[in-house]
Amino acid sequence: MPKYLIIAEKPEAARRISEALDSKAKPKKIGRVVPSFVVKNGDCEIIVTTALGHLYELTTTISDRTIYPVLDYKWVPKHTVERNKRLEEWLEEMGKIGSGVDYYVNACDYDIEGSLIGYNVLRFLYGVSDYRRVFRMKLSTLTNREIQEAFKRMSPGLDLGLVKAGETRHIIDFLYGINLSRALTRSVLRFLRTPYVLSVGRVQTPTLNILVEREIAIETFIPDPYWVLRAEIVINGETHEALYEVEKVQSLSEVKRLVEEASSKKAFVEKVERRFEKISVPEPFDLTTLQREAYRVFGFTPSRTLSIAETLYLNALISYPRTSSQKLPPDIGYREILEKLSENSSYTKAVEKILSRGVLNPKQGRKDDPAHPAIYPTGEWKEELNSDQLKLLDLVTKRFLATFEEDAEKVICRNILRIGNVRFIMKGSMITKKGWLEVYSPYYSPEEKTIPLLKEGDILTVKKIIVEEKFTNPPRRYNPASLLREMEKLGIGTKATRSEIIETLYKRRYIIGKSISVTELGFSIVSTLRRFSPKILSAEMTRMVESDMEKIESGLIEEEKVVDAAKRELIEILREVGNREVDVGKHLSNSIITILRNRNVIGKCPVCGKGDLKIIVSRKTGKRFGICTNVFRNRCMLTIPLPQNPNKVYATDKTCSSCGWPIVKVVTRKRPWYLCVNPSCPGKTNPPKKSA
DNA sequence: GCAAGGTC
Repeated sequence: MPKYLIIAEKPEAARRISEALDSKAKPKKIGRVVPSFVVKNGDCEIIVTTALGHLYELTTTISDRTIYPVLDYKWVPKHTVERNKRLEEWLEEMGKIGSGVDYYVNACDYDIEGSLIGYNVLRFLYGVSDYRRVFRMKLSTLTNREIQEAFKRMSPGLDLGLVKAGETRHIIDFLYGINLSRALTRSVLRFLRTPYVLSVGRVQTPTLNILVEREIAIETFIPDPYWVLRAEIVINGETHEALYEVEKVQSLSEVKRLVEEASSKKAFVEKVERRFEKISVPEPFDLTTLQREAYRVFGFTPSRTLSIAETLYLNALISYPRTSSQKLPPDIGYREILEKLSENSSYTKAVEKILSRGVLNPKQGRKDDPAHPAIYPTGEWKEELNSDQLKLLDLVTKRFLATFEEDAEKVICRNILRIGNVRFIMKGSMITKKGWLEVYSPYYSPEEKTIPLLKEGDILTVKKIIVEEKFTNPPRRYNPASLLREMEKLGIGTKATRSEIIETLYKRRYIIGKSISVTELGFSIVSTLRRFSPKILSAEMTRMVESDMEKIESGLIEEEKVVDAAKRELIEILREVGNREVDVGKHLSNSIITILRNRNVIGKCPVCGKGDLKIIVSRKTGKRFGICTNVFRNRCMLTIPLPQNPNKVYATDKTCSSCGWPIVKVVTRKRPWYLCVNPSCPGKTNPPKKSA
């Protein structure tokens, strides 16, 4: 009886695979830390075990983080790098579970990383060198039927092309990231009392550069004036507005001419137009779309959305969230999910309506993912969900229901008026068919505007013509959600890592604020790299790595060649930076000193308006309080009490909605809360308790 | 206390 070991990428996959392959759908669970299963399937015995994402990672023997170049690297168990007891036990038990089998099956996600995760387990944990004992199973939706088919049709050997491509990607990112980070970090050492960690990477640095370019576009923006013309029209005793047919008038002389030509007191209704427009059913959620929508609807940051979605997934309430697919294949079992959802009274009516139409044909989006379908609810329900989880689950559920619905429709009405020689337009719109908007409520409701019903040939009274001067606006700053979208557009980062990378930029203090601004340090990092390694600033590096990976995958170029070329280039860059170390260090450390100085600034002083309100700790008493920097110059008097240790107080970019004073974040042993620093704030319904 | 990529 041949014995197989199937290796999944994650516990959920191992569970699904073992249930699908067991003839009685009751696999026997083994393993204390690693969810693993013994499966009976015909005349073979199968053990299903699982990795936990990457179990191995690259490291270097040069552990001092101020020494470079680092050109040596090797794969080591992940737990040896970050001292993770759980991963250590995981690897140990996984090794035992897989000993003594005849065949190994890599059933990790069918993509580059999945191929590499399985490969590393095979070579490092099980010491497999004979690829005749190895198979690759190709899975995407993890439904019973698909898993059974994939097991029958698994291919012999491994997808070594994908593996090598993946390994090269890891090496290139590692070498560039570690070396450039160390070079910059080292340069500032001699100028600072305590070390400050700087980082550079193939994804984070181009992302920072996007923000710098936007910042420059905003700073150099010159507003242009333009004029808007409106006519106030009296209809049945009520005043209504019509806009000049050209939205923006570019010159003042043109405005004067128009006003003269429109000097008549009568408006003729020249035409009444009615046009119907479809509002299409939205695509199913992939992770990025979900993150964007949750930001729009709830104000959740992308990383918060991912972490909530993760919890929902681990509670089996939604499908796998780290997907870039917008497709809902029939395999997931539409009807069963819908029927389960209908048990929840909030969705009963919507489901009944969908089922009553007979055919279940959800909208499919454009984007795809080799390893997962779009995000959908499983139909399960749990009592103990917090409000964030409830919100996100409701959003995912309603989006899923919406994809089975019909397009909505609106009518756009335009009353075209002529005043003298000039045409003005009164525009309104109304939803005429709710379609999917009904189940997706309250998450999307297009604006509606009613206008009076007129007939062609009607004559109306003009009350007056209003001219308003306006100015063009600079480009908007990015927020975490729009930045995420831009990264996706440029193809940098992956669905699972983009939000983390944005967090890294905040953590390093390269950027600040919800409406993102680049700090002086962020600018300095970019200008330094522009001098020494412009390639890492652009998305071009990602494209090059990708094209090299494709060549490696199809055997057009060898892994070693790509790595050697990268090393040579890197050595050159590092030599240049090394030669200019003092120069570079001075530039960067100046920005760091500014950041450290501003770190305790909680906002502008609300009393004198000139100084900064700062958190300081008294040398004498050890007490924490807030003080305006102008107090030291005898130009202000403001000092304010703040919570004391063991609580911590951090600056935020928020201000109080009732008094406009700065708001600080207070981190207690229990949970963080936000405090307006104004001791006599009128909005304070619950004054904070005095801490001991 | 360094990257980006998996996953809890």
